[in-house]
Amino acid sequence: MLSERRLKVLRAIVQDYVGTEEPVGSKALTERHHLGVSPATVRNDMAVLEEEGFIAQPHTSAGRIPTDKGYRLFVDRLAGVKPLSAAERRAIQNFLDGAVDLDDVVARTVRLLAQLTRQVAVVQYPSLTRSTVRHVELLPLAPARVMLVLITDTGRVEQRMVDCPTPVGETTLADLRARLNSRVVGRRFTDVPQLVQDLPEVFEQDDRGTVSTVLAVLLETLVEDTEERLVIGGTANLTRFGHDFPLTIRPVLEALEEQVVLLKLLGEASDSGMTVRIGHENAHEGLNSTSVVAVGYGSGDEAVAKLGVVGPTRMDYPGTMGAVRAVARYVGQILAES
Amino acid sequence: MLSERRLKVLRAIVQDYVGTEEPVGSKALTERHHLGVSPATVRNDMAVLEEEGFIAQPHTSAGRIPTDKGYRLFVDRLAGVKPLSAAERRAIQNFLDGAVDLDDVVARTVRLLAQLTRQVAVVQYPSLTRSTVRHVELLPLAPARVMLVLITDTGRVEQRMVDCPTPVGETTLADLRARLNSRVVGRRFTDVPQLVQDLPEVFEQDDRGTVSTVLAVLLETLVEDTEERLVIGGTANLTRFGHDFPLTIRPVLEALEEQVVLLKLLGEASDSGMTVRIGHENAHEGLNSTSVVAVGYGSGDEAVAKLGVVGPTRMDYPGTMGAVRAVARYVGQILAES
DNA sequence: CCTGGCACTCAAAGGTCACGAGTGCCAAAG
DNA sequence: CTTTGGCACTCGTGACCTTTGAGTGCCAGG
Repeated sequence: MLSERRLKVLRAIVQDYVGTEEPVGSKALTERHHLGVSPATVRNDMAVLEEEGFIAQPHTSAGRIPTDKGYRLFVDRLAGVKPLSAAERRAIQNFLDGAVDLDDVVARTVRLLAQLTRQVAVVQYPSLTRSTVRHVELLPLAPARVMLVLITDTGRVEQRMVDCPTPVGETTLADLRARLNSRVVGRRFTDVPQLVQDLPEVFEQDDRGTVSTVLAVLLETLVEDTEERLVIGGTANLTRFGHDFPLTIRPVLEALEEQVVLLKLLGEASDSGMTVRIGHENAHEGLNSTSVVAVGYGSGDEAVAKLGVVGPTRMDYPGTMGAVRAVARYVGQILAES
Repeated sequence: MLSERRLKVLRAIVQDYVGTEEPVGSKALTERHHLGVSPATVRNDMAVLEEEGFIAQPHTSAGRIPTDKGYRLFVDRLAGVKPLSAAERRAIQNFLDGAVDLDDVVARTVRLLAQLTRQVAVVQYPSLTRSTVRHVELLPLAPARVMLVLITDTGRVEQRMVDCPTPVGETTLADLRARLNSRVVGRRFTDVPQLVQDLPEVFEQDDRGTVSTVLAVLLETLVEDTEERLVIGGTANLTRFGHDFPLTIRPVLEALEEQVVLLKLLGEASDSGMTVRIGHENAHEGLNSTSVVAVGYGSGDEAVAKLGVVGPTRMDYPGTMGAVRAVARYVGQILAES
């Protein structure tokens, strides 16, 4: 167990390092933070902190920098979440209130987050799994070809082409549409399969093949579309990382382009609270020197998707966490209203 | 007018510089390209080329590098478009054939283009202005609320919420839907306004307000949606730019995030042929040290959108142009088939 | 007009050196 | 047992110098 003062020292080191981006030594520490002790004492404390793995020196006779473990402790026990200033809150509201549709909300959110945190922002589209069906539409395009349109309560629209085994009449189609909607509108995606299970039996023998096909495509759409899209922004902020560029930035850019990686990254974040993954805690190699701050957001009480930022491990955690949380809340409000 | 040999020298300089990324001198030139003259002669030619502004030296007593003007001449008169290898063609086909819908086609195209050229790829979604209406759907959501769904021949779906001035009955809506579709299906977006102009008059007095509202939203969607989305990829390739990183890469990343800038950039490209904009020819400042190779693509004979790549002015123009053209053609084919 | 020769330039690479921030350790004081 | 001042030591950083060599411009002769 670390003494009170040693924790203070660690906190001071993290804060200074985040601010200056340079290894911090014992003397500078005692000067800038009024711990009431001498540099020598701090040196002893730092030796202990290093032994425990919370800080490290880039080379002998240089200052110390926090390790991943050090940041972890800082985030868990030493730092709070910094609330935003009034001006920042207003900025968020102004920025998001102008959004006209879901795409716009997401686009604005990602820009806002990037600006606010001066880091790379990642926003996941609201997931479909937890949303409900607002309407299903069936449009005849050719005798044996139907377009299926699915509209969700989050305002998203998905369409699929269905090739039917037999030609299908307008009336049959209208009938199917009506029955389908009466059963599934307002229901959750996850409930739909059960609700439509016996639907083919209601129809004439001739049309059952078609009905089954349509249903199959619908269910497939529901499942498949859980594969969420996401939007990233603020990549230009990567240039602030450090001076040892190409090596640092490259793998990050590559990771950011692989949606799968990012989705997994966000997915790992806990559903409710804010999650901070620091350095090597990130599974993906390219992100080993970055931290990810993510949080779920949603229209109601349940989170339907995640958003967050990716930045250097040496980031302003309290500020970043504050911004991420605030943005998530506002977006949630906006989604609830629409 | 430059002599034949001087053009040869310029071409050699461009090729060498693109290959080595280092200023090229007279001696190296005579060795690697069998021009049948001595270094001294080449030096004289280079002096002339420099005077004319086609090449420059970074500092006295260094080799020459091409200027924007030099690249321009190279592209216009000295370089052809390098056709792709059979393997590359096969790769394109394999890659694009697996696409399942429009989003997927675009996503795959951008990845493909980035891989092929090892540069940043930009793909614009097929524009709606030139496409035709496949279907218009009207869905009652609440007594005075209708959802309008527009489906285009490119497979794109747009939806809008319509708040009607008065409650609207199912039958009226069905009637409107039928009349609307019979008039506009298969027609071009640009023709739609005329075609529906007199539609309100067909309806009862009570419903005219609603009909007008719906039509207004429809027309708005048609116009507004000319504001095309675009997708970019391969930003990690920016790290290959040079060693003087942050300065070069930052403004480019910023420019890439501003969709407006990019749209204008692509928009400037001529409609039919391939366009190459070199360095300062690009209006946007951040792109002053990059070149943009863009070309229109489309399902039929008409181009419906553009795609291209952004890379350093020092790029392999023939290869890049070949790749861009080939990809555009294949994408066009795919769109035509679906 | 082409060529070989020659003196000149200048960025890049390597080497040396002094500086100083920062450390670890120790012995004495609290 | 903790804190403190003192002190020798380490080592990266930056300033300054020299060397090297690719590349140039110019000129006189073919």
